[in-house]
Amino acid sequence: METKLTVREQVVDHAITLMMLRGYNGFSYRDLSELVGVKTSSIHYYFPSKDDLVLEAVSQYSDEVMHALQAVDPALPANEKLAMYTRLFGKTLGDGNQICLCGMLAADIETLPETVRQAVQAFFRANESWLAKVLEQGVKEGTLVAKGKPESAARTLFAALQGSVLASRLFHTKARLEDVEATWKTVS
Amino acid sequence: METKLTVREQVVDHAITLMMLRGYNGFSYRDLSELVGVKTSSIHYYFPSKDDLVLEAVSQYSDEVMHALQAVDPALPANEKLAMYTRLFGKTLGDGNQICLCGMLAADIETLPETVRQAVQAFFRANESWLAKVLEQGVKEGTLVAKGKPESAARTLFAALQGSVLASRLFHTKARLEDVEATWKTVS
DNA sequence: GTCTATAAACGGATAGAC
DNA sequence: GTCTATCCGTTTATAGAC
Repeated sequence: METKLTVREQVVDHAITLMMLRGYNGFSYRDLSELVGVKTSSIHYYFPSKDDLVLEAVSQYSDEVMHALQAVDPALPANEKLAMYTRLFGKTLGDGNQICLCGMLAADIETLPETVRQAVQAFFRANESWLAKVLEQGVKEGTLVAKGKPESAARTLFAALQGSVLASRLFHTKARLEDVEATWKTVS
Repeated sequence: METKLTVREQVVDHAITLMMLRGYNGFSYRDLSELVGVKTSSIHYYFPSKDDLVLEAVSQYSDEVMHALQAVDPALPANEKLAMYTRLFGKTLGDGNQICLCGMLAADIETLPETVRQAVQAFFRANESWLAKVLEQGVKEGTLVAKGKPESAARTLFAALQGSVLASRLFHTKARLEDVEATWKTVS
């Protein structure tokens, strides 16, 4: 049942993983050219400018993450939802030292066009909103702790997760991600 | 009493601010050349390779931050120490949309030599250690809340601050940094 | 759609004169 | 120390043949 990927799809996939590793200014059309096996001019056929490519990459990455979040069973207790989310966040670390694409692009944001900023902002808001609901549920259940408004706590939690993948990769350990998860769980 | 900066000092200063804005792969010797007013070959005289320059930049930046932390009055209550630390973290945001140099380099780490990784790790550890002591003091005083071991909580707090400056710059607001501070304070 | 060829600017880096 | 001059690979991007 495996479908052959088009050149266009391969380009976007590799662009995503390269950016998650080295950032926007750390990869080139030549890198993609070698990975996909076509000339750089062929990539320009699909994505005239690098900005076009990055925008498509963010769009596809966001869709993938949103789909994964929708697939989480709503009936689960909130602490288990958070555990799944944390695992999702850390999965790409083990795959190849990659961090969240939108966390990376947030670091590169001052070298990117406004359109990308808005796309990355949308990703942040969607994740924070999902986390806010989980926190709200967790407080009611007594499985999670969250001070103040759920939205505010969710922004802090999301920031902590983004910062933790950065540190986890820096130190070659996933322990820092687990520290974050433990901070929001009721049992110590 | 103002001292004239040497070319070498100007180079390092501008390298720091440029990297805090655009990252390691987002600035060039040419940028520095135009800012300082000397040719790129003159910069190579002081720093033969870009790696040499970034290493010196991290070293100087770390010294500055460590000095600022040592200047914090030990007699202050822990929540006020945290407030000062958060302000320090956010100061460069207002100055010119800059984030912590070592947070930025953590994002770029896969494109940098091992020496830089170790320097950035040292910066992380020093800050986390300082925050751990503040949290420990805060818990004793009742001014801060921290679950589990202070070291573990400090890592989460530091990650949350790093993630928050990223988000604050992305959204052009400092509110997200304040969310973090509020999460660790006892009063809601 | 993919290729060859090429443009034009940029990248880090070095040699040698002053 | 700083400059001019230069090297040489890289990068984004386009024109035009197939």
